[in-house]
Amino acid sequence: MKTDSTTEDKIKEAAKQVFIAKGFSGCTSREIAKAAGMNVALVNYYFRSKSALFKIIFEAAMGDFLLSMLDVFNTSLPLEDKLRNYLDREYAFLTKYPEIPSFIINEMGRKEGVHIDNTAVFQCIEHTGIFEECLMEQKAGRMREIDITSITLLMMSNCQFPFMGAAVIKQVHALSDEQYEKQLVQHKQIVTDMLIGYLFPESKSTQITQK
Amino acid sequence: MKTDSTTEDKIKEAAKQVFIAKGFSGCTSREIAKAAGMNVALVNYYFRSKSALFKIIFEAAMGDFLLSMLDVFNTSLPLEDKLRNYLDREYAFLTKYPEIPSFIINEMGRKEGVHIDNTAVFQCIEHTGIFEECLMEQKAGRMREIDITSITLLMMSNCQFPFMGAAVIKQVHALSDEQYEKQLVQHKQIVTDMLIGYLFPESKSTQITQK
DNA sequence: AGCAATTTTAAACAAGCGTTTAAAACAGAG
DNA sequence: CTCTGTTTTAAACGCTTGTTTAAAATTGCT
Repeated sequence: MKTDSTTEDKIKEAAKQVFIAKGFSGCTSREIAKAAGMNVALVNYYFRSKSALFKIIFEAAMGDFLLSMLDVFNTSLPLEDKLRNYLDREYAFLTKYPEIPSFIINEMGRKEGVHIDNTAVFQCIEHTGIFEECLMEQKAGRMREIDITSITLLMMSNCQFPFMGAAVIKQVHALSDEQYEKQLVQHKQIVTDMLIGYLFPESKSTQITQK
Repeated sequence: MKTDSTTEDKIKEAAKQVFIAKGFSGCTSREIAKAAGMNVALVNYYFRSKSALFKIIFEAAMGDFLLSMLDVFNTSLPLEDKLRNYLDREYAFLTKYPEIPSFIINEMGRKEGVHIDNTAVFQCIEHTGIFEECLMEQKAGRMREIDITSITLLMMSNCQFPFMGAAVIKQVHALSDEQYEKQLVQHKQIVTDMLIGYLFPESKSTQITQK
């Protein structure tokens, strides 16, 4: 740990850790302060309130979460390769920060949650032109003609659920943390094969994807 | 609403609604009491504490959640039909109770959550022999040879995520509640085609699944 | 009716919450 | 060192939390 970071950064780092692990209503201001090694009042000195701090942490997590997505979509690779890269990057990101999808989805789902305007964030995705690219590939007969929303659902489901539902799966199949980690590595390959095979039925590389 | 239900049942029903919508730490005892139309003390008169009540609600939700799964697996249909039935039943269940997977997964994931022993519940799944059946089909060459855990992951990911992540998807694609509901109907079909096609590559009915 | 047990309520409890206050510790400039 | 503004702290604020108490209302029984 770097100890030369500013007080403000130390609070943000502690808040990130605690908020993501426990959610907004699952933790207290004092808990965050203690994790940062300081007084409660200092947290409110730098950030006005628990809600204000949460908003900052949430938006940062959202940003991190979409970053890898964006710079894959902004490359000029063929769509099928973009999809492979996306799956690669997403699994790498989620292996590093496995709690983020749960965090985002929960806090977005809560009716009385801290309200945050995400429209700008999501417009970034649309702005990459990835959706239009799919439509073009579909019209050209190279991609299966299914709804764009369903494509998003397929991608997100098969990337994020294995991390969100880790606790359940580990219990169902009596797996240790290390075993599940290995499982995820091979599951990424399965998901890639399945999705590529389904979305690009004619693709020559459907069956022979290797690690 | 039936008004002739007992006080105990009224509390349980209110608690179910509130706990599932907001989570354990996202709501208060008084909130549950008010939802049931009564005093706080009465909640603790019937159930000893908030935690004890939560435990009951959680285990009931867990039971409901696994019920449809179990009696599909306990039929004597061919595996591929079981899988189709499972997807059908699971989407029907989740359409009715869309918040349950988030609820279960969150509360299981929280480190400091109310501790509950689920081993018995999960042994029920194993006891149906569904896993052995998969292994037999794989040995017979009728099913793709992938890990049982990955099969579970594929099924759960593609069933549960579309409901858990509804808020995110709706925002990304700017969909109304009704639009997303329709989306889910057609997504179920896509998921069925994709999973059957992937898991049973030789199946004659891969491409012609109808509603 | 009257009595005992059960059910419901209002009120209070200590503990913890988010937030604020006012004073202490610290820093840099003169 | 002194004076300034900034950073940090301890303590307190009012409020809500989960839980308990003790009295009131209700029920069932004889």
